[in-house]
Amino acid sequence: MPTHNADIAAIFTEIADLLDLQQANPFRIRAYRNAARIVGELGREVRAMVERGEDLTDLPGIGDDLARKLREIVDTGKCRALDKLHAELPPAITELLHVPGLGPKRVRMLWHELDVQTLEQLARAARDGRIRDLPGFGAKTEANILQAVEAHLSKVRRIKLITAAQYAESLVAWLASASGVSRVEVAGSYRRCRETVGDLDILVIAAAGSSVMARFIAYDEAAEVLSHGPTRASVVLKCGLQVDLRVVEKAAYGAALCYFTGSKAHNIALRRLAQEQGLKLNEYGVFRGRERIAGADEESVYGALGLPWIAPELREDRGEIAAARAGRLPQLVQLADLRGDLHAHTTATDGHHTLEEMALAAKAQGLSYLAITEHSRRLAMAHGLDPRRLAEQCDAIDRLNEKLDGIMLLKGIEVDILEDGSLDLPDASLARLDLVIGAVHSRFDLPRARQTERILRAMDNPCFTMLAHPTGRVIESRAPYDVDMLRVIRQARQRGCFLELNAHPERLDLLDSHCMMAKEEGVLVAINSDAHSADDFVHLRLGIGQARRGWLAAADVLNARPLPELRRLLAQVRR
DNA sequence: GCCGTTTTCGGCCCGACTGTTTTCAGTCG
Repeated sequence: MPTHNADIAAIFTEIADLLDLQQANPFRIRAYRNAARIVGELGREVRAMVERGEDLTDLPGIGDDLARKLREIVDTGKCRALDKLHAELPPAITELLHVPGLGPKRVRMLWHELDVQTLEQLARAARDGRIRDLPGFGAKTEANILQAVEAHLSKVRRIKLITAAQYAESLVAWLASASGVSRVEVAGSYRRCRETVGDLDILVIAAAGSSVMARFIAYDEAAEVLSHGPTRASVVLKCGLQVDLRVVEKAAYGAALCYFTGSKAHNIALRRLAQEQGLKLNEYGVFRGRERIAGADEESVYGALGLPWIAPELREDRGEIAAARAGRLPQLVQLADLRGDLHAHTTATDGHHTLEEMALAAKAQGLSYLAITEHSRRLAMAHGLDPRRLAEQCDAIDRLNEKLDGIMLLKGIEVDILEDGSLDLPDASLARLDLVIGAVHSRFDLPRARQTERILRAMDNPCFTMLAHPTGRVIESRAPYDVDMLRVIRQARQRGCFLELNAHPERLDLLDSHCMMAKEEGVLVAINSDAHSADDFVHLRLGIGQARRGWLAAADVLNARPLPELRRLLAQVRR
């Protein structure tokens, strides 16, 4: 059973939880949590790094001890430190820590005083009224625990960014109409453009006496008010999404926005930086002694710490602060940089609009070229094209291009990569096209080595131009297939071909960490809508967010190039 | 357990809200 980064991260998180219950040194606990995050978000497999003999202490937050544990986990699939903790603590007790309202102290108390070790035992103890008499607990806490443990069993997971946007936009409009409100902004992971969000964090500037807080907890969609004070409140919407509101004065807005945008790790790093300079950073500003020296906007906050402003998408404590200090922040790609879109479907297969409708919609979106890339015949469900129908579509595109103005259609295909790595259409058909996008749509379950070989072989085809949705994952519903992305990216560099960042809200594939890897290896990424209807070009915005999270600049993006240069690059791929 | 243009030891982010208290611990973000 090969060990993946997610497995390692889970082991470190469990160690941290168990140490928490033992009331170990909080900084030691943090070191494990930090390492879990670093490994979990790493683009490369730790296993591969171990096999190559790379120095794991080069990773941030990994020292000699954790490097040794990483090697142990990769080599044996186990971690003796964790086994030791398991021998000392009840097996399922960490699940109690995940009940909202319960932290290590309370779980410890419940365990020692009532022998509560599982969620079921916790619920029973609460129903029996045994919890209220514990020191530090009470009837209210007992009721909250019971409610939390019952809700916990049906807890909503993180939701997709595009879904969160729908809830966020109506809530923002509702709050903006409260008296005394001059600004409303969604912060948190939403603002950082994470592909999923766990809750919404909303920041408001309001005058004293504003009705915004009352309006917030009276929101139609709010099912439950978790807490509310004068400056912050939390509610749970009917859909299960938690929303946190923070109200601040204008002079603190930038500091509060920074604080509320996170990530937590980024905030901690910033505050440490402030501390080193004899300053204090909190959500009200940057302070020297009692004097506030910055806080009204984010630029002033970063500036006071000697840094240029850092884009929210970069704020993950993945080197952005060091890059900012060194003046090496990337000039991140923006939506306006995109000149075209290289992946779209029409009614010829599973799309909903015709060639012309798609072309005009792309033009209306400000694009100057659009590649039509239908599915190939293997994808029968989508009415994939065979050589004859592909040739007919090429003719239709040629005819349409003669009358189109301000938008150029390119001839392409999203050809299936078959299980053996061959392509689903003959080379003779592919040779006529401007670009050939290869995609895996079957056998997601192949073992890593075979999946990787399959894709590498497909890329070897002289007609191959670009790998579509490279990991195949569907957010929160289908895990990525197991593939050695570093090898794929290096093969792309050697071949001179490209990777897609599929901007469909369900996909957002490349992952951000793979974007970083592609950039590092010098492989251009195409941010494509995979539009199946004329409305889908708006999804490019999500792809831009993901690309920015992956540190991509316009220069790293294939379809930020004007058409003549794009044509030159596409021609170069052909051998 | 990590880390170092002050340090290889002694630091390690900061504040709001709740509930149980009677001044604060625990939890959360």
